[in-house]
Amino acid sequence: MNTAKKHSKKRDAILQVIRSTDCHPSAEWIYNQVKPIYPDISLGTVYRNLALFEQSGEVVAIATVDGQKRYDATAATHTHFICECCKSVIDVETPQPFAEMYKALKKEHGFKADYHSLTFYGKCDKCQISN
Amino acid sequence: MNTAKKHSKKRDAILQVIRSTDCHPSAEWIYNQVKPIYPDISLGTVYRNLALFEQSGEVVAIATVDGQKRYDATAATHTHFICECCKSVIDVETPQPFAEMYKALKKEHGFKADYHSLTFYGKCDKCQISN
DNA sequence: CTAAAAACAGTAACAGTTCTCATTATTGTT
DNA sequence: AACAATAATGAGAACTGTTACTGTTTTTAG
Repeated sequence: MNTAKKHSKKRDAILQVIRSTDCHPSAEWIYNQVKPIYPDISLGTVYRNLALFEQSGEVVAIATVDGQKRYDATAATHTHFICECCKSVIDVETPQPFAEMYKALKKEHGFKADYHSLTFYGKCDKCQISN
Repeated sequence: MNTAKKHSKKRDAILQVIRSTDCHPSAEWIYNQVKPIYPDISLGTVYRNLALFEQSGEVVAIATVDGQKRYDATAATHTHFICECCKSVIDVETPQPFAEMYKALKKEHGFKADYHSLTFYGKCDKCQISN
């Protein structure tokens, strides 16, 4: 009777692509990866499913680089390094006590923070050499 | 002989608007503020000067909210709270030792980070009440 | 096998931003 | 004060990432 989510091969492929890379891809990048498998896939399908994944929390939008949203399928919030030269988005570890900051935000401002995003910007190792 | 930057009243007004607010405005918001002062200003001028300010470092793009870039004229890197409900971007203080993270990025990955961005997402005090 | 509707391809529409070009404002020089 | 030279601008076209629409295909339950 009510809207039941149906299974879809293309949706699976899209999620598979996002999960099997650590490059934090854009919609277009994902589209180009799925295309060889399903040559008739539409870019709209990628966007539509990305929206669904975002809603369900399976995928999260971590940054906008050069006007393009970049996605990540990793569950835990973590830190990123964005190279302003080659535009790559790279995972990095941060052993930091953010829990205290969440408490402070609530206590001092009354803000209820659900998650956070920490991103460093600069030049990655490769771009420092080549430029 | 070479390209000398000329003075411009409208550029001044744009920077003034960004400096005199703490709402981390979008290009359109800035445009609407400058319009009463210079009714013939063009949105293109705002974008053009924002690009110049970004280059010179006088203004920094701190986030993209609902597809719109948001700007900030504050020199020092600081932390923001973005309310996902009313889309407001609010400054918050974070007494955190990020200097160590910069060192670790260089040591462990070879990344030369120039600056960082820490943003918390959630519901601000007002939106918690009204929703 | 059939029928209801979710998912889709293809494409048009949309929004934020950038680009183009003719005009205006600024600046150094007479 | 008038004069180039050229930086800055307004208006609007063009571009780009994303979303919406429509008719068709695929999935799924009975």
